[in-house]
Amino acid sequence: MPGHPTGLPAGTHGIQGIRPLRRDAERNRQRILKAASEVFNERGLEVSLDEIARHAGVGVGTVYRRFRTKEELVEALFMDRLDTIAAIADDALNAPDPWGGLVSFMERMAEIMAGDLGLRQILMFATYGRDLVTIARQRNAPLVERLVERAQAAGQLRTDLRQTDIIFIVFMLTDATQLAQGVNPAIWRRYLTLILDGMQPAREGVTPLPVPALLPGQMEESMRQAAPRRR
Amino acid sequence: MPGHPTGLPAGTHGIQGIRPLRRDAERNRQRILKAASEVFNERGLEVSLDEIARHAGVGVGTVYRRFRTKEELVEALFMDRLDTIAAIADDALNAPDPWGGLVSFMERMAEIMAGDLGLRQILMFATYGRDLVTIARQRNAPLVERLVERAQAAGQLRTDLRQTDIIFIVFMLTDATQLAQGVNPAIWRRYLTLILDGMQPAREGVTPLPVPALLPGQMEESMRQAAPRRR
Amino acid sequence: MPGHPTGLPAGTHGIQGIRPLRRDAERNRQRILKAASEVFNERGLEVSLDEIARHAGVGVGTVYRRFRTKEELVEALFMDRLDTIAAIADDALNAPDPWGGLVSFMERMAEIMAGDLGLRQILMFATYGRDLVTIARQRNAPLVERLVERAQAAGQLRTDLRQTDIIFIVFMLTDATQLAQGVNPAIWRRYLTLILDGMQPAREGVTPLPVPALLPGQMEESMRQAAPRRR
Amino acid sequence: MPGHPTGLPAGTHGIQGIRPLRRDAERNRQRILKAASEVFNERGLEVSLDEIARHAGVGVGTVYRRFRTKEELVEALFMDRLDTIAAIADDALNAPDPWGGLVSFMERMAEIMAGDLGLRQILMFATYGRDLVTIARQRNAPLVERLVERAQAAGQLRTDLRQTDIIFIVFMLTDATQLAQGVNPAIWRRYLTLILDGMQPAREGVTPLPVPALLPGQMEESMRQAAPRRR
DNA sequence: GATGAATGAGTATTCATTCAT
DNA sequence: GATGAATGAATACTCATTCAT
Repeated sequence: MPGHPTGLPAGTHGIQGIRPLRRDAERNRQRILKAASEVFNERGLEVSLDEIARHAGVGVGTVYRRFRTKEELVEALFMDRLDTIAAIADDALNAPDPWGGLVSFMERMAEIMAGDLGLRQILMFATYGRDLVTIARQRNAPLVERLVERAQAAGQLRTDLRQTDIIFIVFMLTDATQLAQGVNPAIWRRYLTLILDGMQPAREGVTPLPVPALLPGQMEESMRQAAPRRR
Repeated sequence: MPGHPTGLPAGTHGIQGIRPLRRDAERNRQRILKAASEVFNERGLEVSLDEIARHAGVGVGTVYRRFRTKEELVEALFMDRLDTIAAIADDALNAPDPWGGLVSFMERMAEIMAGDLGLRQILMFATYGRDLVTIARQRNAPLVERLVERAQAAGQLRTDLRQTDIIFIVFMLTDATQLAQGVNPAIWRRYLTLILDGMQPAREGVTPLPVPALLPGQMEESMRQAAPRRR
Repeated sequence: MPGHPTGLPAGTHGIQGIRPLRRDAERNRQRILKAASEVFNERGLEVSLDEIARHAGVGVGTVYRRFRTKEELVEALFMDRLDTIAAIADDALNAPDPWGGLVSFMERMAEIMAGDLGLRQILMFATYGRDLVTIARQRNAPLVERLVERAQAAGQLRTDLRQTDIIFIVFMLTDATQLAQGVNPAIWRRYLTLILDGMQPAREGVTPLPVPALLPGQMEESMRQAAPRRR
Repeated sequence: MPGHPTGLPAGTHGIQGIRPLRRDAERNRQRILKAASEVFNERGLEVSLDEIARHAGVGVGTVYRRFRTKEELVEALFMDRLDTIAAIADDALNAPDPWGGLVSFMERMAEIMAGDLGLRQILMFATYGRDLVTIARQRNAPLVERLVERAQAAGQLRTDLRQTDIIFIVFMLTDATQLAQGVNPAIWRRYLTLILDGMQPAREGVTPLPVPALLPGQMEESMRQAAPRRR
């Protein structure tokens, strides 16, 4: 089934069990995920599960029946996105033009992250789901690496850029959006344009990049350090 | 008056009262600010005031005598930075080369923000100090505006960049750092390089910027919307 | 009907209804009782009914269909023991030697209580099943009374001991075990030996018992007072 | 100051800090300890701190200011008793008659434990304060050991009794009380009488004790095993 | 009848803020 | 003025019990 990388029906992969939930349970599970997504995206991961439950129109107990801890809920949400992200990378690798593929990857990534405070908090602060972010990284890093290499081989991308740079750039772009949410949610496109310009292969007058890129292993290490304690 | 851009004695501007504090009170105020700066920077704005008080070697009561709420303390800290920022902008305006001035502004801004988790939390999430960011903007916007205009007048900067873009770019750069803290704290320099490249005045093959820049007023408006509630 | 002292089919006496359950229902009832017994004995009465249900391989709903509340389940378990206890008393009464009968009653009682945390919690803390302990008393008191009188009539037991004392002594013995569980589960035998020695009929130098024994009615009254509230 | 073994003013030893509390704080500390003592004794250690706070007439926050966790509160209460217990053992060792000393130790121990459900729960279940119970044991065991040896040397106590037996016997006695609380709180005196009789040095017709006593080390080991999980 | 989903009051604990000393 | 004690609402999580499937 192209387009759904895990090949499993939604809501049944990852941490949750194997067999499908009862219809009513699945309905509530979806309501909770939807509510959590909305509330987290709008107000960040600090909102209480009581509030999420209220937003979903269920009792807290129900939330805890589906997700053993707050972390598990956050991770479930994140898993959903992971599939999307993997699909985006796949599509980009299948694009006929390497540069076009890379650009489309960055654009679509920025698009899904731009509106999503919760997702960015997970990725940047790793308050929850640290392990999952690591998994995500390991899953996607090779895909992005190939995107980069393909474009470099085609002479369309400066050779001193690395896979970790692409990730950072997407993060940077979507954080700008954070500030501009509700006024101009696509403001990141301005800066993507600037950056794409700077990503062109070396030509007259281009400054070499001053500090080395992060190695993939360093990225994980730094996440591990950065995560703040939770209550 | 070189060195003190606001023209007021330290610790007496902004929200705090008008007349100078007694000597010992002022000493405590400084100790608290120093402690708050250290602790916030390292562990973020979530740390409790009890902890800040302990770190400062005073009682919580004293903290509350100097700062009516946690928010006020956070804002006071931010005001301190504002002076620094204003000084940076002043220096940049006095640079002989307009482009050099602009670049130095961006670099020095990124430098002070890169290591400062607390400051970035204020600026990006506006959990506290929403009003102050507005004040900051109003105070610094004209300076940055002049930096931009000067560079454009000298033919050194694309004409479709605006003052708000400069601010966004600095934010973007330092958030990348967030992730890489402790591994490569100057990683932002890579991306500044790329971006500066893209900021060159229009030439063959440059893509026009796709969406309009934020107007200064829109920036304030968006902050007002974005701020999450606090406890 | 030898071996079943109440003269009723299993699982149908006491609080539960009068008519026998359907075969499968009865099977589930037994599975639940078995699971509850195991889990309570090992970990005390605090374990949740969810856990008991899981251990029994049924849903919680089924537990609640068979037992209206957690208390009722606990009580049913206790009733099961009551049959055993009644049988022990019967056997003791049929022993040829009155003293031997009494001693064997105390030993066998201590044996079944020693390993059973749940049962002791019921009897000592009466968190659950207060009424049942009353029932138990009423049922067994006359049997124990006869055991005592028989031994006293034979001149084998001091005359100032009463039926309630025998009960207390058994309780005392098995609580010592609580502490020594897993190291020396039969430690109570040491103290039973001491006590049996003191239970000999009056002879030179024996101290009279200082406070009156509890009357049977007082025992019930005191349980009623002692029981703590539950969730 | 004879009679206060630690030589520190009440409420200042152990886990709490060194310097005396402010007067109001100390007053509240005492109120909380008193309330906790009353409520725990009456209803066991399961009562919530909210309830204790209500009973003490303070907010929960105040309880948590004085005692960092529920466990710490329970332990503080227990520490108070420890002093008393040590004093009892001291007194008993100073008694002119070895047997009289031993008996008085057992009586006074039973007296303070008899009315105190909370204390017994700590000692028997070690739900909280397990480490403290170990400390208590280590502190008191040698004293009790000397009591036993003194009485045996004087030919007043059977030689197969050990220090751990004395402890067990006190526990046994006071658990009987649990059941009879409110009706006849001194019922344990009946059974102490019986047992003291059995503790006399060997004479005609005395049965040897059937299983070995616990070694001191085994007592600790078994406590460590027995402790139930807390929420 | 059986299942397990849903509920919400209850638990230990934290923290911004107020107030007595 | 400074101190730190007191407050209570809020948070993540549990569990006896009810109810839809």
